[in-house]
Amino acid sequence: MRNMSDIIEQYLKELLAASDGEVVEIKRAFIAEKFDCVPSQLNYVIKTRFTNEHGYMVESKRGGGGYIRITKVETHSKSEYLAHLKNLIGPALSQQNAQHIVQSMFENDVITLKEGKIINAALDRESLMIELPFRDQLRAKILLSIIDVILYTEE
Amino acid sequence: MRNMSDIIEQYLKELLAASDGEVVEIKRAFIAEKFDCVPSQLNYVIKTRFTNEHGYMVESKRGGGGYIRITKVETHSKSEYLAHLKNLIGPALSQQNAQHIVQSMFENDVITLKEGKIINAALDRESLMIELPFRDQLRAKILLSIIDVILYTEE
DNA sequence: TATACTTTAGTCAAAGAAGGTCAAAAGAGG
DNA sequence: CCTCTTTTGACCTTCTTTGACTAAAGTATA
Repeated sequence: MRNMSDIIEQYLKELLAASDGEVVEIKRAFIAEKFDCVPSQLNYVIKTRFTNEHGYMVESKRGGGGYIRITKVETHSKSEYLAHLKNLIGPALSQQNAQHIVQSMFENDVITLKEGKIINAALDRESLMIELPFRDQLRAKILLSIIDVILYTEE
Repeated sequence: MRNMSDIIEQYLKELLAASDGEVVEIKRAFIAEKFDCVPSQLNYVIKTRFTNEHGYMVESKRGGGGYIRITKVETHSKSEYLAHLKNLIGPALSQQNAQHIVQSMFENDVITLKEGKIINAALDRESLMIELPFRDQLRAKILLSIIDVILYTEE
């Protein structure tokens, strides 16, 4: 294989395959040591090869006992639909349109009624007490990250 | 488990689970001895993992026969518990405290894992791209309306 | 009872231990 | 050459551990 990043990618994927639950937890410094590279190279590998879009979820903790945890998530069949919704949203989103989208997600069985209500509450102009046009931008941001969560959360 | 603080947290939670009334009373120095750490580490563990936001109450006494008593806050009824959380939130809310509250709601079966992730996404500082201190105020507002929704939504 | 001593627990800040970010330098391919 | 990807390292942020100092409560004593 050509370069260090590819080798590390391969290695991490092997670890994932070996682990039963499709989850692997590493010490950044330890892996860096093992492959004789700088620790931040791990961040590069993760950022370019283990993103949400690639079907992985990454969590980490700093400080004593810190770690990086990579989880493979099988993105369910709704992914095209949700990607489509993300496209619709763009940089700003009115409350009305937001409600339409939430309604659509509910009807398409991507969220439950309660989840829909929670999302609507988070996107309500009462909660988002800032001026237009920032409010609509903020609403878009929030809904986009919520959709990402839905995309990469197994039921 | 990774570090001393996590181990002690785990230990205390086991004690709590074992105790009938969800109350546990410890001798700080004794626990420190048991885990071979300095006594003040117990204070750190308590301050970071057994706060009100986490759903615990802590009392203590110094001097001879001193103790630290940790009580898991009784979630009498769902509505009382949620009212209690709303009290904790106040006019502004850090991301950390927000996560503690979401964690507590999950542990108290008020929300599901997915709902928790959705809420966290909505409250994340990445989504809430405005400056402090407004961001913390906004986060408080959003979580308050979400809690209201949970309060008034039948499962 | 007032005072001194002992036994606990609390506070706080410094040091230590991870991981994160970002941009410059280096390399690879077209 | 030009562009895109990879490598590197300086600097940053977060979380944990440690210990010196402080505060409070009980106990013995004048």
